[in-house]
Amino acid sequence: MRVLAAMSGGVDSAVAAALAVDAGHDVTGVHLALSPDRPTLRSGARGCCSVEDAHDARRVADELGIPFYVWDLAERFAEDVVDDFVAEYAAGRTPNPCLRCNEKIKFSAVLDRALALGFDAVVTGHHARLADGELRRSVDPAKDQSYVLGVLTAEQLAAARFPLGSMTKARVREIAAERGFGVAAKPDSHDICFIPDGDTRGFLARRLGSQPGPVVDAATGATVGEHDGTYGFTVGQRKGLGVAVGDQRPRYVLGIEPVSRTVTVGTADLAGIGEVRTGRPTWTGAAPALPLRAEVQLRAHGTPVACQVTAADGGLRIVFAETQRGVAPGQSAVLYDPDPSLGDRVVGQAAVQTAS
RNA sequence: UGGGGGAUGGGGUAAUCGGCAGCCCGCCGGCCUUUGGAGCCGUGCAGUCUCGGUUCGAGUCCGAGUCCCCCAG
Repeated sequence: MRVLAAMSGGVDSAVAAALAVDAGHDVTGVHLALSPDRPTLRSGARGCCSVEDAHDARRVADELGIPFYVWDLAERFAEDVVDDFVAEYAAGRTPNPCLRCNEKIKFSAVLDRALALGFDAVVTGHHARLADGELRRSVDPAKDQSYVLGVLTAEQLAAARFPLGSMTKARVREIAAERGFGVAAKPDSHDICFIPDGDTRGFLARRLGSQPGPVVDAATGATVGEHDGTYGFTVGQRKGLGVAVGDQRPRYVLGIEPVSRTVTVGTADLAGIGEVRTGRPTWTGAAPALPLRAEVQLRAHGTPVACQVTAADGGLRIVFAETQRGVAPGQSAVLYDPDPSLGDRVVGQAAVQTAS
């Protein structure tokens, strides 16, 4: 089988590519250049798109003796991921760019191009299991990345391969070390790759400018502070509100209204929600019959919660068994069918629209 | 310059009858993390307006001063 190995320059994708070679496939490595300012050499190992990451990927490909290419997808990435990220924040939502990147870049632009070039599948270093077309959690619960793959459809999954899902991260590093890969001890990537300094608010401020507005306390309706732009906030946020209500209780962001530029905050007892309404869902396989009992995960490393899923207005209504906090519109609710033996199966995903 | 109220870390506030100055924000440090200035941890940083008095002991009581606020001009 001819497979294309997406190689970020990190340990995971290096080992995934190696395992594909071991499995006897005809493997070609490709590194995605996603950063618009790629000449900027970043020190440190954060991110996935610096020049040194590309070099790391190439070095591994050379050691594996496989062809290696760099695909410049910076323009697609800027439009489909970065611009979308900014637009979502401008609209008062909190996007998940990693999910978006998987949906639009890795398993669309890259996958389409790979198939057009005659490849049979794309291999990545994601920690998730994929067997018989079913997407499941990794055996390593701490490193499971099935959440960020929840947007994928059956069609996309049919051409994807995740060789790492059946092993722990520790084992991945062992394999890398055994093979003498220089990236064996490279730190895990984290944060948003196109905001290397981690200053999301500053990044958005440069794109959206100053848009001052009031911070309102939900209980009293009183304006308790001002802000420079609703894009600097996310529902559930506690830190950085710049408000001092004076009753010695912490405040959390309850809502963001971009038109009036109002950020509403309230006490912990008001921050809990029992259900969400979502946009149109995507399914990893055949659409399940509704209503559905399932587990839902609201963030990349969140604890799954039992829930009841019903259809509502073209989207879903997901009612939680336990109150949740910090669920922002724009975030993905990923549904799982619990399965302790084979790993929880990812059923599908939908973007949160409203919470109550 | 009539009367009343108040001064507590960088900001906002609490402290019973006088008895270890606490909380929220902020900052710093750490943890977690392919989304979020999400979350978690810290014996971390930092304060009783000034002077004097009472007392074993004062943020608290007494006197004076300084500054601020409110009502009445």
